[in-house]
Amino acid sequence: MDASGESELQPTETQASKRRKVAERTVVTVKIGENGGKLKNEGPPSDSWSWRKYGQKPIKGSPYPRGYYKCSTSKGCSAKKQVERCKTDASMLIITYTSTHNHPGPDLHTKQKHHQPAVSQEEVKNEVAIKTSSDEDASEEELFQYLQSPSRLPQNIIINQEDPFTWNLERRFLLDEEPLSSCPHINPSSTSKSDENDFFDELEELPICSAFTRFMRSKVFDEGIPVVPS
DNA sequence: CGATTTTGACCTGCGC
DNA sequence: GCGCAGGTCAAAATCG
Repeated sequence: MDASGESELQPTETQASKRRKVAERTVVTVKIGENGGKLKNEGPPSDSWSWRKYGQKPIKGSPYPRGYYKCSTSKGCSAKKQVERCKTDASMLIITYTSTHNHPGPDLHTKQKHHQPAVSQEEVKNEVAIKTSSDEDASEEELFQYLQSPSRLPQNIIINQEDPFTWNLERRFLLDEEPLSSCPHINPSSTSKSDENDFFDELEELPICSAFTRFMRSKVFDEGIPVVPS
């Protein structure tokens, strides 16, 4: 109840009335290595926030269900995220962040002492793609907040910002020893991967924004993310 | 005992 | 207008 106290304040937007469009969305694709099994199958790569699962639904066209999580770090936080697995790649986790946290993160600026919780070390072979989209305009500030969620940016990171007016960003951090061929969306020529991955398809066509890139880069590096050069 | 997860039902938006 | 699919809520169950 209290969790959705907003509904009382905004009767017009009760329950599922949250339009299926609009609202900023940050899509983070996480590739779990073959060790994916180590993580709970649908267990989202734990970020610094606390999430409480409030629902799960099977998705049409995908053999895997989608989990719905709300931020439990703060009671009034409306941040949500959806976790699902790529229909073509069970090892790919697609996390969609909705809304932003309206409270400081648990480890905000505090450089994480252990930038690598045991979990991260386990799933070393990760690849993350972040695609943000917002009806307004995702400023760096917003993105900064987004970054707080997928805090433990693993090895490979792909950040894309999807803008309603101009598709602009694509950012790639390939710091892992994995060959590009391991990235279906980067190298769709991997035969069967060229299925109906419209999602990945989008990623391919996204132009690169160097400014954003730099921001991200400095951000990531500054955070002390273990960017093992090799 | 409290917090979180699970699961089914309900509601809304969208396409036909 | 109807049906489908997605998203959220709430009660019960489970776990720490």
